[in-house]
Amino acid sequence: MSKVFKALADPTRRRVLQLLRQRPMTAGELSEHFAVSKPTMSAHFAVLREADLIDAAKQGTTITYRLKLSVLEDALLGFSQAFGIGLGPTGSADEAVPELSKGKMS
Amino acid sequence: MSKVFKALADPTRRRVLQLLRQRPMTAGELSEHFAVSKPTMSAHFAVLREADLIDAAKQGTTITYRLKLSVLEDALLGFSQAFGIGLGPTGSADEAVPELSKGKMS
DNA sequence: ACTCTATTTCGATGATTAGCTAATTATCGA
DNA sequence: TCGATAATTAGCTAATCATCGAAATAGAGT
Repeated sequence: MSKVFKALADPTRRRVLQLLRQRPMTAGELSEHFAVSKPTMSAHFAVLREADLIDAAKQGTTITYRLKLSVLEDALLGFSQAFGIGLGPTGSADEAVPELSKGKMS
Repeated sequence: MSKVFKALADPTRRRVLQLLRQRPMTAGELSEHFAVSKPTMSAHFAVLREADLIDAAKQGTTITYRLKLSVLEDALLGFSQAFGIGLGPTGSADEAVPELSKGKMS
């Protein structure tokens, strides 16, 4: 949970996710969109991988990254629902607010 | 945007928001729920204030913090919608994905 | 004026982060 | 096998962050 938000806290990483929303792309292809060095981009990819937000597939010399939308979805929706906002998949606006889950919020 | 996610990236701050979801509380009252020093808590409050997620109201010697739910809501919903998830206020699941807003994502 | 109490600001410390260049690994094609 | 290409790891610096104890600020009550 912290890892997801930490990953999302950086504008470069958010833009990477945005780009991947359209289609999977290789590391190099993604890097072309940014004014930072390849190693720096590689580090960003590692953070996103660590947060399980992207998925890496090696094909020959290239590595293709793909957005794991469901993970992002679950994280955001789960958090939103804990706050009674976000209108999750089940619905309508003013249902009973579930008691805050004391345990799993670290 | 970055400030919101950065604020959300810390478990202590997320729990502060959770606590404030129920009722406004004073700085001291909030601090009692955590095993860190008052100055540290004060710093956390400052981050949340900076992200505009909470609102401070001084009454005498105490300061009461209140959750700005609409700001959290807007940030999360806005971001979610940029990814076609989150099913914002307008609704149904499979509407046309709006072209990603190139400008405002930094 | 003095003294509690509540909270923040100050100054320091250790950990983490984003960035770079240089070096390394791995794969492909000639 | 050699050289080129894609990407990572290694090693570094500068900046930011979470944390603390001590000091400063500010109101309330005596």
